[in-house]
Amino acid sequence: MAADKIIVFFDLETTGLDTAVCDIIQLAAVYRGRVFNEHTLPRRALTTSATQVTGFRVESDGLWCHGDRVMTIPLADLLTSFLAFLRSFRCPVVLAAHNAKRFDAPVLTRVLRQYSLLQEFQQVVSGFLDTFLLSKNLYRGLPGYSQQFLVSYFLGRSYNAHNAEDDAKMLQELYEAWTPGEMDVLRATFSANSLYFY
DNA sequence: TGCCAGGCCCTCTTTAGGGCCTT
Repeated sequence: MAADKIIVFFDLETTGLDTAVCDIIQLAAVYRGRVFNEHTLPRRALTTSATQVTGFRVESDGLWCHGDRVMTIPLADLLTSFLAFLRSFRCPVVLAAHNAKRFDAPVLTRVLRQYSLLQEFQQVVSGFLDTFLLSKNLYRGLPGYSQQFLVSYFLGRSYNAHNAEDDAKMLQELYEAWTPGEMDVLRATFSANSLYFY
């Protein structure tokens, strides 16, 4: 990966942990001061644990989060808007997320494929960077590698975890604090073309 | 009733199993 590669940090909030079937509720991405943040109404019910963790709830009149009404857009519009956001950079970019390999990347690419947008996505995204793998490679022997723990450990801060925008912003701050070498980043990066599809 | 995610990583391993990370 070139040292000047643009790394866009992103996060998903979904209806559950099963990457084969869960629906996206929120997609947020940040690059320096630029922010993408959209919500969509899921078709699938949230699992009990997802409701507890994220605070999202679907009612007859729409999406709510911790008692606040949340504006939503159709999933197709969310995806095309996200592609337009990515296209606004010097493409292709790298998309970074915590546990991207096992969660965010499989979910995102599955949904993009369902909307026949995967090929377009692969034109603007060269690969995924998994900051969970990166942190384990960089710092052996830590008592944990969850994003909340890492933020507390390296930045000395607590934050609003499970809000995708806050998670993406915190991940960017973590990465900037780590200043990993090019080889470290390469070891934790995988191609957008190498993902398994459902 | 019984099911309930799944794959990488580590080690008390390899003829295996449990912890971790994401929602």
